[in-house]
Amino acid sequence: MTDRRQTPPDANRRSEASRRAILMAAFELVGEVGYARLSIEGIAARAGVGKQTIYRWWPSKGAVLFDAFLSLSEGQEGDAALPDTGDLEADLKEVLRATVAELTDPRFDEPMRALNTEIATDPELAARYAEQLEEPMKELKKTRLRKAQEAGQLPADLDLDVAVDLLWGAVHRRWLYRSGPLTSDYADAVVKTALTGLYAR
Amino acid sequence: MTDRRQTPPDANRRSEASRRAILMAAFELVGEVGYARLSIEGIAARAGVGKQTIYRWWPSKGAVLFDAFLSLSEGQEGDAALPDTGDLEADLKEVLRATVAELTDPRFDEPMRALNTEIATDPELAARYAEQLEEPMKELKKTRLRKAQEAGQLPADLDLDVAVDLLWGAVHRRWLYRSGPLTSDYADAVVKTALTGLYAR
Amino acid sequence: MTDRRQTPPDANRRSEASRRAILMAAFELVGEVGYARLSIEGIAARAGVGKQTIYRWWPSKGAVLFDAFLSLSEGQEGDAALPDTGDLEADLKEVLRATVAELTDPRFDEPMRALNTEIATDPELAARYAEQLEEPMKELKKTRLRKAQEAGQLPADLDLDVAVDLLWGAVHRRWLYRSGPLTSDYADAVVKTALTGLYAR
Amino acid sequence: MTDRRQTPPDANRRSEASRRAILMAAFELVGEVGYARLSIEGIAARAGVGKQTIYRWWPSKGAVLFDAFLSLSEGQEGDAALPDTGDLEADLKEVLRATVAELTDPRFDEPMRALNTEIATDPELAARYAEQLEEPMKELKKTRLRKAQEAGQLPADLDLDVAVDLLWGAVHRRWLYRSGPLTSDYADAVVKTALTGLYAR
DNA sequence: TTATAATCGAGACGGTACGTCCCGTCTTGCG
DNA sequence: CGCAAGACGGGACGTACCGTCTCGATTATAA
Repeated sequence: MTDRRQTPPDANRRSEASRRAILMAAFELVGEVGYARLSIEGIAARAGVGKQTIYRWWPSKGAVLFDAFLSLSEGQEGDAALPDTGDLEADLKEVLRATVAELTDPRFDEPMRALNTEIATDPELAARYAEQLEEPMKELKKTRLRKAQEAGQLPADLDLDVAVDLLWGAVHRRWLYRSGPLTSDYADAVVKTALTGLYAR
Repeated sequence: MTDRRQTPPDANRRSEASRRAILMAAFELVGEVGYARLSIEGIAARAGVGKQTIYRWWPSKGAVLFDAFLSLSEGQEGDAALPDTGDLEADLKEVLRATVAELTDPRFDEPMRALNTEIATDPELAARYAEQLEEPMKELKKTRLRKAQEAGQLPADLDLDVAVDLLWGAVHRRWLYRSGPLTSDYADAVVKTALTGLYAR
Repeated sequence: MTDRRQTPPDANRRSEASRRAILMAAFELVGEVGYARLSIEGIAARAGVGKQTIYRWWPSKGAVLFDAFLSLSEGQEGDAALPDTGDLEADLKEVLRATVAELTDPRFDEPMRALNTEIATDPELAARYAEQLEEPMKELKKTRLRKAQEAGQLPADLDLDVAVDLLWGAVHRRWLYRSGPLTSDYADAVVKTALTGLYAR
Repeated sequence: MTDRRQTPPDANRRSEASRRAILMAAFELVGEVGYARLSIEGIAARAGVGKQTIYRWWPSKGAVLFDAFLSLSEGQEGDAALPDTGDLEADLKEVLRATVAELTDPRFDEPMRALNTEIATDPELAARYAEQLEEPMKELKKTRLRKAQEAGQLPADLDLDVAVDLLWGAVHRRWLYRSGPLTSDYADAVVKTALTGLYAR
């Protein structure tokens, strides 16, 4: 049941050293010259690798960059969970502040934008992204919210996907379009407003 | 207002026919081949125009595409305002449904994604985008919310920017990352959840 | 006879089946795609053989092709001799006509051209060619001429190398450069003219 | 009646400087690294030219090399004629010695072999070669022989093409296959033998 | 009869060059 | 002077092969 297309490369013979050199080179370069100027040619040269070795294992420079991100987030997840002190608002503020900090980190800003660009464009890559990075994270978020639901802090019929979109969508939008200052205060305001709602009471 | 570098092109002599042909060609092509494969060379050929005529008036293919969008939304704004029936929830739902409809329209999806990724990458273009398209739209949204504030439906100290981010951020995120079905129902859920807040009451 | 570099391949263990498959594949391919597009990679694939098996036993694709030719002409020589009816002119015409026929045969034309250009370029190969194919043939030709010398038909001080060059050089040149029709009549004319000389008498 | 294929390059706009730089680079490089290692890439780099500029005007590296040869022999022909002192044998010896000298000149040997290789392989190039270089030369040779015919030195029914093949074919063959020393003496022997014929008299 | 060492197929690897596309600049000739 | 046309030097694309280098899996001596 191992349906492979055409003559598949033999993954057993794959050079782990080359793989790592390529991912590292890709990540470095995208930070240095930006995604638009990132080239397979450049990655290969920096990694000390033949171009064919990249083309053999990745379908596009976006896919390389994606794996570079994946390999960064590898190992550090495991049994990770969002903080749960019982105080939902405080916990969410902490998490969103962390998100803001990451998006603001100059070391990650450029590559992350590049990855976002690629994902917005390439549905196949988007699917991999969703499955391997986004969904696990989202599950953590929903788990925390579900706890709050069980504690009666959130209504039982709340659509958790909508809730997550509300919270992270706002932050992400401000980051991506630079439509305003992206600060801890902003994160706090988003959490507070989302929790209590726009309506006056 | 005269700080132009070198000898500026004389806008009076500019060929309106060429300008329009270029913008149309750009918009069509981005829909056909995607932003990545869109080229100045291709636009010039399709528009029956010399490459120099494009380089004379636009700094990048992103800028051309941007103007193509601008020229689409031209004339149709004017005194536009968001609906105001007094029922804030109903009005917001109508507007967000319209947003969803536009983002879902296959004729606009590809070009819009292209524009978005370009804006995420190019800060200068992002500034023009903010000024010429985003801000006017945002002002309309805030105006409607301010009306509700004055009517006492929303608290006086509500940060309207956060409110807008909450509502449109969620929708935009779902569109850009295809992270779930983008439907009228979703728009409704976003509006309702944002207005009443996540908290159980 | 032991000056081989490194650990010499053990010819006893050599796979005769692979050797033959390689030579056959090389000969076929050069006829199909021409010498310029002939590749070791292609020969290996056609022969169902690893590339290393070729590199182990041959130094270049020219050498492979050369051996392919050698293996063709094997066995058919032995005690061969040129015809000797006593009539020098008739005998030479017969031989040159045969040469013309061979050069004209479409099955041999492409490969033969390939071999010739390779020999013109690679002196080492040229030496092997001279020794293993050209010299034996030339010796047969000179033997026939020497008989004629002994019979008094040719002057004793005639340089037989020059004579052979005159006769076969003309034919070969017309073939290689396609500088005119290569026919039996041409062969006859060459023989007759060379024998009697250009001078009117 | 100017049937051109597809969109022909506009020869009026062609850069003469680039053309010359390319031909010079090609000629130099073929002498330095040999034809096999000659590359379009290398020619472009040496000439300080984009690869496309070569591909725009020439179909193959062989064609470039060919034009490089053409441009060498340009201007120097004009009203050229072979020497005619009345002494056919002396005149032919002089000409064949010159041929030998040229073929022996190390500055020309490699490039000339390369050109020969290419011509033997590519019929289209061979046609151009025949028309632009070989035929004019051959015509000069035949003209000289025709003079001798008119003077009664050569029989009226002598096939001049065969005569030329006999003389130059022998020399050319010895050069191309390095089948023996290529000297003035050899040239003399060829002329003498061809004129008087092999037959003893 | 077994180890043991070389050959074999396969194909990944670091490279070079291919021929193509497009970049952004420059030049030419028309209106 | 703007324009269409398009040649130019250059950079990168994705592909084809180069010659070298492991991998097991056969073989065919030599212990």
